[in-house]
Amino acid sequence: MKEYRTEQKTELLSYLSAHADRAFTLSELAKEMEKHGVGKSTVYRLVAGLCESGSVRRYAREGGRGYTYRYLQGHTCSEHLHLECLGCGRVIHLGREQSALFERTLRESNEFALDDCRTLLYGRCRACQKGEKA
Amino acid sequence: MKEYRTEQKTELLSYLSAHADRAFTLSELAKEMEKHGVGKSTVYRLVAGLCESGSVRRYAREGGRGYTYRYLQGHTCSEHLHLECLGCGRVIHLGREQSALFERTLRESNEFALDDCRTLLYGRCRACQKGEKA
DNA sequence: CCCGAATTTGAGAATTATTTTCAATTTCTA
DNA sequence: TAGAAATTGAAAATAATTCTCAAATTCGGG
Repeated sequence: MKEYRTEQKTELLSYLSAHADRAFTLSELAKEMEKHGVGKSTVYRLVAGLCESGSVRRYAREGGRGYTYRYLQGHTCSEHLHLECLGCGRVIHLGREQSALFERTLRESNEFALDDCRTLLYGRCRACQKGEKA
Repeated sequence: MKEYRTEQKTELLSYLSAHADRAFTLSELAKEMEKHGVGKSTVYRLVAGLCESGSVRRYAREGGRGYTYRYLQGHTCSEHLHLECLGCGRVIHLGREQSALFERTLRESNEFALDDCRTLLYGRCRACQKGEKA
């Protein structure tokens, strides 16, 4: 099945690029994209595709319905781990060597092959550790 | 607000204990529990509570709707990381020292405070690496 | 440049998951 | 055992996601 390039795909990708690393909900995104002339069904369909291809990742959302998605700027994101701050939601891209170290450790001691793409490490960034001592 | 012990809570906990570490969907669980005389709303409510208290964790499900939940046998699960095999779904409890090592590394090099409870590492266990070379 | 086959879109309907509501039931303390 | 407080569950309400299919779009070849 050949793949056609369409106005809507371009529009969506451009929007995502402009908001890389930021979390979003499909319904939010759909609402937003409708202003740019892309229909709901299409947004859902396209994002599902991007999930498959790996440039968008889906995560469980803290409480409440629906999921959280993230567009991880194409490049080399499949080659390193990501940290997400539970405070501010920011994503930190972990260094390649460090990611590799984690991977190696798990492989050696647990015979477990870590999947960088599916894994997201949660915690708190420096700023948020200070702010919310709770 | 005081907490009452009820037949339904007991029933649910007992069921979860008997199926610890196994992933489930709320609708599945609800259906199952209905056979044990616990209503849907109650299941949803109770599991939400257990999520708050930390003994049940919620994760995004691979494709499709709904979430995946997991009851992590009370004990010391808050003190170590977990690995989930994308092949068989099994959960591996990582050693305490090893978890601590990861935590330390992230803290020292990224000033990031890892949250063991929220984090789940995805990958493939040994058996599944062999089986599905795909 | 235009045609036609293949792909893609989107409006709305259909599903499904989850939450809410509230009267009836149960728990527990005195 | 009475009564206040918490809990339950059936059904309704809400919300997220998927489906359907006719109309529109894409793109390669003539």
